Amino acid sequence: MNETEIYSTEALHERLRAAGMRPTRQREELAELLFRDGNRHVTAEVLHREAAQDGIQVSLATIYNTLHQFTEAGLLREVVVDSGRAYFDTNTGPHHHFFNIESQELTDIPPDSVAVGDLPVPPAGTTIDAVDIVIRVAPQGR
Amino acid sequence: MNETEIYSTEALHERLRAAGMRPTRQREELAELLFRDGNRHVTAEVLHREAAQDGIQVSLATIYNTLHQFTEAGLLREVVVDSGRAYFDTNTGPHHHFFNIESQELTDIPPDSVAVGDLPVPPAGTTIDAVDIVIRVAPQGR
DNA sequence: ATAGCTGCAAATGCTTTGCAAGGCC
DNA sequence: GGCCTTGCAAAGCATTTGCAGCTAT
Repeated sequence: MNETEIYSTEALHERLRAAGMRPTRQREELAELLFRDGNRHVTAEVLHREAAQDGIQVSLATIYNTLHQFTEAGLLREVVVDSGRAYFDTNTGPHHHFFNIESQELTDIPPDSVAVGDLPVPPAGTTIDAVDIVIRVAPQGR
Repeated sequence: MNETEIYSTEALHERLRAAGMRPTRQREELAELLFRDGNRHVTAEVLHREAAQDGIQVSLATIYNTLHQFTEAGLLREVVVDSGRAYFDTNTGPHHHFFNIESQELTDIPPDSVAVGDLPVPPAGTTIDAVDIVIRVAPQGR
């Protein structure tokens, strides 16, 4: 299965059904927007505005519902970099992020360019669920 | 300078002044609360409730102001682990965190128990400001 | 005295929810 | 037709702000 297949309209259709979601107009149009251009990082706000520009009519409430449903379905991953705003990443594979603290822009770190050695032993009674690395960057010269 | 000195009442007094802050009753009482018991991780809510229990009268607005001012003064560090709530850490040295996704509890990872190898090259025109590692843990067996 | 703080309440920003109307199977 | 979805508006949180009154220097 290659990238194109994974994100093709039909494949998305299938993934929505598999997740028990009805392939509605809003969900399909948003999926198209999210996945057609490769890896993306969006906030609800941004996706809403972008949809509007593309002539897609969706309410902000539906954007939020959809982002969360896609996340549960494994189509998206939520990235926590800002206390106050939720970011969603179309790249669901294991990887980490750069976050530009001035432009608030989130980008992927090329896999394997950060090596985490041994992981620490988690607190008693717990197991590791995820390892998130965020490298905060700032424009040069301040 | 040892731990006790760093966090002694007098030393805090000095650090407040050095940061251009007046040593007011609220600030000194909150500093005491924050630093007397070693490393702590608090949210504004929690600190407010705790202050109330200790008979310290402070408004939530002042808690927020104080947390941010202490952060700017280098007495605290903000830790982003949750989009929706800000955590503050009294340990300002370089280290990383465990975050229990069920209890929402934040704890330090012993320094040196996570080794990050080479850091990736940041995006063009930017420099690395901070590297944050959050290991999300869950209670065993789910 | 005066510049800086504090507290309240109102405002803000992001996100969620309740519920009526509409769409998919 | 029945159940799931959507959209709107209202509600909900965490956080910030405006401003009058108080306080440290």
